[in-house]
Parts: sequence; C-alpha cells; structure tokens
Amino acid sequence: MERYNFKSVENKWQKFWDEEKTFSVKINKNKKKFYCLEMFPYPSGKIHMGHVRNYTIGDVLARYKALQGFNVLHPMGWDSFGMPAENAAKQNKLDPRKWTETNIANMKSQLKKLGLSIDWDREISTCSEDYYKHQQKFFLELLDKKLVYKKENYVNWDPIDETVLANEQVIDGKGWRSGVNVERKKLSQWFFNISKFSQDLLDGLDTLDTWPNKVKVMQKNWIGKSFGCEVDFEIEGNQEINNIKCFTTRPDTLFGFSFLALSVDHEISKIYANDPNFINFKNECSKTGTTEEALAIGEKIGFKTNLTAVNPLNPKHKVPVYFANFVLMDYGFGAVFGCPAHDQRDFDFAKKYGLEIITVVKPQDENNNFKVTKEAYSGPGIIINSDYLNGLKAPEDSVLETIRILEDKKIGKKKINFRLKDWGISRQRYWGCPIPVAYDESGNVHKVPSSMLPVKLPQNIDLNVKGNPLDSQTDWKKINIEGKNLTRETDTLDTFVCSSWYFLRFCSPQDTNYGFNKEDVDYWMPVDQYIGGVEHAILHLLYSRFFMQALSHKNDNFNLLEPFGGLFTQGMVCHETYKDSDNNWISPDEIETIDGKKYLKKDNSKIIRVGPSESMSKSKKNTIDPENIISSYGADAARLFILSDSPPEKDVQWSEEGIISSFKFIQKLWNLNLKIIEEIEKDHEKDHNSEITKFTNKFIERMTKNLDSFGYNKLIANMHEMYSFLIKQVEYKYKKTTLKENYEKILTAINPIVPHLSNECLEMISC
RNA sequence: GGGCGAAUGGCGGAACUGGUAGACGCGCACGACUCAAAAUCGUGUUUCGCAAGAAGUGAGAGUUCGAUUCUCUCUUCGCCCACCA
Repeated sequence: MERYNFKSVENKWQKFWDEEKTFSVKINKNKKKFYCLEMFPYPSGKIHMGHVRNYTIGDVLARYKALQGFNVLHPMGWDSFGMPAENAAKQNKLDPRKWTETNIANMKSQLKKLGLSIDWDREISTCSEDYYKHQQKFFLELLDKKLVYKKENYVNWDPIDETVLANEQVIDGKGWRSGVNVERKKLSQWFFNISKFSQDLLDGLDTLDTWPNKVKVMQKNWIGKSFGCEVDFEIEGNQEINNIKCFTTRPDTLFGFSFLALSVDHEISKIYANDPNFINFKNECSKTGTTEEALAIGEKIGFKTNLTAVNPLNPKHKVPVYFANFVLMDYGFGAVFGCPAHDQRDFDFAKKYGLEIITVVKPQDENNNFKVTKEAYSGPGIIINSDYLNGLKAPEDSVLETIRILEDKKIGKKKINFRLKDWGISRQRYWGCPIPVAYDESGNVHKVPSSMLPVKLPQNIDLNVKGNPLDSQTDWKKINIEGKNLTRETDTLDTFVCSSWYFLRFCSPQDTNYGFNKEDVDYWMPVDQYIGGVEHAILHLLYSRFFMQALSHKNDNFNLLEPFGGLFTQGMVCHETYKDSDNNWISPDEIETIDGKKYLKKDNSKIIRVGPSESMSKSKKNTIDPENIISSYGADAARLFILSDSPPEKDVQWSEEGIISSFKFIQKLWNLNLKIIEEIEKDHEKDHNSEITKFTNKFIERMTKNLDSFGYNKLIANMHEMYSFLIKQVEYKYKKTTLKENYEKILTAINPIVPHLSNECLEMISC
C-alpha cells in the first residue's frame, strides 16, 4: 500500500487555488448568490482551535453552496484594532502596527494551510487607513443624523491604566488587565443613540427565522421592553421641590404605596450635597461589593430624607422619601415607588425600616382579609383595599384601568420603557480609530471635513505614558479647519464599531469613495449565513444590527435593516486538563500515556492527574496548537476530526485518539481510492450497476440532508458507512463507466469536508 | 432572583413529522499476521442471564395500539442576564 502524502497533496491544491484564484468572485446577476461569513479574527499571533472549528464549519458550507451552483462570497479579514496590540507594544517597545501586521501575515498563512475557500482578494484589516477612513465618514454621517452625541456619564474607570473600560472588560468588579477595583467616574463621552431603535431592534428579531432562539431571547431580554406608566408624585417638605416622577409597571398597586426611593445620583441629592450624614451614606453605598451578583443580593440600605410624597390616588396618604442603594439612575427616572406587599425587594426594605405593608392584591382563591406577612405576593389576583380599584383583575385589567384614571387626572401617562442604554464608544486609547472631530476654545464640536479624512494616527509615538498616549501628542492635536485653530479629539472608537459594518466592506473592499458601493451591497447583502461563537450573541450582533438601522435612517440609497439573514453559533473546543502532584497545570505536550495511565514525559515516575475537559485556555495549559496538528496529520484530518465528534452547536472534545483516528481514516480513503482506480482500469464485463447506484443515491441524499441542517458530525458517520460499503464492493466486478461515475459522485459529495484528498482523487480518475 | 436549554452504553453521540433504541466513532476484549511489538485486518461490545428470555433513554405520572420523541410534576446539570421599579 502506498502511503498518502498529505503534505505534497495539500500543498499542491493550496497552491493551485491561490494561483488560479479559484475562490475570487464577481457579481454575476445570472447566478444566485450566497454570502457565507465567519466572524473575523483578532490577529493575536496564532490561530487557535476555536478558529479551526469556526472556519472549517464555514468552509464546508461555502464549498457545498459552490457545488450547488451558487455564486459564493466567502471573505476573510482582521479585526485589528484593540488593546492587546497596544499592550504588547508598550511592553516590548514595538509599534502596534508592526506587531499587528506580523501577526496577520502569520495567521493568514496558517489559515491557508487549513485549505479554506477564501477570496483573499477581498481581505480587509480594520486598522488600515483604507478601512477606518470610511468609518470616520460614517461617524460624521451619524453625527449629522443626530445619532451620535456627547454627554457626561458614569463609566468604568481603571485607575491604574487610566482608561475607560468596556463592561465586558470588567471582571468581578476589577480591571481585566490591572486587576484593581474599577471606579465609577463621570466623564464626557461619545455615545451612539442605539436606544432610539429599541423597538425596531426588537421587531426585527421576529424576521430572523433561522437565528437560534437562544440568541433572539438574549437580545430581547437585553433590550428589555416593559409596559407601564410614569407617575407624578407631589412632594412636601421643601420649597424648591414640587414633584418627583417615577416609572412603574404596576400602577394598580398604588394604594399599597409606602415609601418613595431615589437613586443617590438623583437631581434631588444636590440638596443634601453638604449633609455629612448623606455623604456618609453615599460612601456606604459604594462599599457594598461591585460585582453584579453582590449588588443584586447585597443588603438594601436607605437614607431617610425630611421629604414626604403624596399618594396621587389617595392624597390623604403621605409617605417618607428615601435615598436607596438599589435604585439605578439610568433606568426609568432614577426613582421608584415602593409597594412592599407586592415586590420582594420593597418588602425587604420596608421590613428593615419599619414601613407600612399594605396588601392590595389577593390571590384568586383567598378572601378579602388576605394579608401579606412573610414575603411579598407578586402573582396575579384581585385588587383589594384600593377604593374604586377594588375587584379588578390584576394585573391585566387593573393596570390599564389605573393608567386611564391617572391620565384622566393628568398625573401620569402610559409609557414604554427600555432597558437598553446608549452605546458608549469613547476609548482613551491609542490603537483605535480616531474620532474625526475637533474642539474650539469654548469646547464646541467641529467636524473634520471629509476632504481631510482620514484622521490618521500619529506614527512612532511613545506609548509608555499614563492614560491615553494621544493626549500627549501636542503637535498632532493641533488642527486648522477653515482658518480656525482647533484641538483634535483624542478619544478613539470602541473596536466594536469596526466590526459593526465590516461585512459591508467585503462587498466593495476597494471602493475609495465610500465604505461600500450600492450595486455591490444590493447584490451580496444580507449575509446568508453568519457563523461564530455564541459569546457575541448580544454585543457584536446587536451593534451590527443597530449600525444597519443607523445607516438606513433617513437614507433613500441604503435600506438594509438586518445584516445577517442566517446565524449559526458553534460550540467551544475543549480538552482534558492535567495536573501534577503539586497541583500545577500540565500541558498535553508534556505527557505520555503508558498502559492507560498518564505520566510526565521527562520523568516517568510522576503520575499525572486527569481533570475534567474544559474549554481550551492558556491558563489551564490545555491548548493544542493547530499548526502542529496540521503539520503532523494534515488539514483534511484536522477538518475531519473537528467536525466528527459532536454536533457543531455543542462543545467538542479534542483528543489525541480522535485526531489519530481521523488521520487513519484519510489513509483508508486513499487506499480505497487506489483499489478503485485499479478496478476501473480492469473494466469488467459483468455489471452490478443497480447496487452501487442505489447506494450512491442514498449516500448523496443523506449527505445533502446533513449539510442542509448543520448535522456535520453525521456527515462523518456517513463517510465511514460509505467506506465500509465501497471497500467490500471493489471485490465485485463493475464496468468501467459504472464504477467511475458512481465514485466521482461520491468524491464530489465529500469534497466540502476533505477538499484536498477529494480533488486529488478526482483528478486521478479523470485521466 | 429571572430567562433559556439539556439529561440516551465505559465515553462523544445517532434515531426524519410518535413506529425495530444505541447508527458512526472512541475505548475495551478476543482472534489473524509477527520471534515479538507497533501498524493493519477480522469478530464482539446497553444491562442481567449459560440460554430461552427479561429490563432499559434522569425520576414519577398522563395521552396513545405504540413514547427517547407529546403533556404535567419533580431532580440534577449547563449557559445567559441580573438591585430594571
């Protein structure tokens, strides 16, 4: 048996695809298009197994669609702005651009070795001027549409790194890099007005039929629509304050009102700004843990003011006003009406401060003497103890009826509230897209005219300064716009902005006038299948959807609200973890197996403990380098294994045995190929046409079904069945044409999965 | 605290709209080849039982001629969100 030389075969075809530009595509209006996109990588230096899985899944789909006759767009690019480059550059005194470009070159060659059907002519990199120039134009466009604004707001501030951190960069209340507690700081920041589209973003979800339900639910919860009303409470006790507005979803429980709680950041707090007791209380609030869970289950504390609030439905009833640590300033009006009997949090607060607990809803089967004592009752029921509201069915009828009454009395009105907050896009960082505005002496914002774009980052600057390196670039900061001497904005854009429109750029990667070209986008968009990790379910996917809303807003030339027609979220790649007797993590490379037990390679007397399989991470040392895998076993074997063990949406366990078995299977397919070629040449007289033809048809039917439904693990099972069938069939005698035709069909069907092997075999039988 | 989802051999997983549970792979066992090992090939592998046979898809109920699949209750695990008024 001849050994299959995967290295030369894989090289040969990769070179062929490169030279022939096999995967370069152009608009062809006679053909149906298919836009297959995987989330582009951050160029960290090397590809990891997660990339291998993501891009293999995408490649199988792209190749399959191409075989079906679609005009397939399958591009790749680099999400190349961001903190790792800046940090690496800082530590090693390098240029972030150089660091990034070296990484891109390396990762690109690694991706090519996987045999991906990428149109490399469309490669883009978000840190290139060609790319961010257009992003700056979009920024100014949105500024004109009033979808971008600047305002003072609380942000996560890392006191060591002196920068704002995104929410996702704050882990357990600490900066992910510095490890110190993040502070809340009020800063003037740029925002995208994403909340303007709350309802549209919610409605759009219903049109995304093939998105995983899980992701749609997550986005829905994130947008967080709630129906209720705003209520004006009359305030007594201070000349300057007449009323306070609250948002509530349960106005029908107003007769159960027993306190009003304000956020410590509420306007009214100004009155107490010099009160030492209040300052004390404020400090106390900031002490109670910073993690979200700690906040949620933490103790509720309050500060009693000398104010009283009047119950609008029962003006004789007056209740105290508190500041409380559980009231958020940026939801509703930063003020809550407290109804202890029917809200657990209000109940806890009332118990602690000895406030009234008035029961106003009873469960259906209780009598009118029902009383809340041990815990709040938040279920449905009938309104009681509420004068003219008594007897209404809660919450359905009672809420609507109460709103009607409040509106009549002009002390409240129906309101829909969203949880979604505007997107803070300012970052005090060097390695990002500069925000194309400047300020005059009075701080007024001036747009950088489009003739002066892009606003380029200064080169070769000192990054080892406190805070944003751009702040100390005094020369760069000076700009003259239409004769006026101005100072540039030094904040750069959040890198999520870059990834919010890159899929448009792939349609027209070379267009110099604008971020994309209408004809290209009209043909290619939307992305038919988007594939990536579920960790982006909210942020990136929501931001991209918003960006399309924003570009389409007041625009006759562009109307595309949903960028991703189909979405598939793949699972993670996991591996067993290993520890030695001293509890140190041990890498799989340092281990050998003897009689089913694991020992340290360099010292066989040391037994290794095998831990649970967990997602690959550097800290647990359970990573496998794809480059080593490809050079030892080949790309086809790697592709085969990453698809074989688990359905793509679930986590997959990487194992040595698994990759070896895939490698052997490739060899078996090769041996099968040689046998079949031998048989074809014999061109037997007798023929068993029907049996092999029947099998081939069934095989193709199964493969098609599994390709269409992302049952990619089952494709591999089908291939094993095919092997077992054919290896027995070569014993039978077939006519040349029968065997050849059927075998060709089978090779074509497995081409998306093992493209190198399949192409090589197809070439061999055709000559 | 809220939401979403999952549970099938030693392991990863199959089973199309309710119709032979365990496809395919890993692992394991035995056999062939070999002086031997590796590789390769073959056979077997849910559990109990020598067998005939019986039980069996987290637990319990229900619908049905028939349930891994549908309904309800519970248990465990995973993921996401979290003081949202």
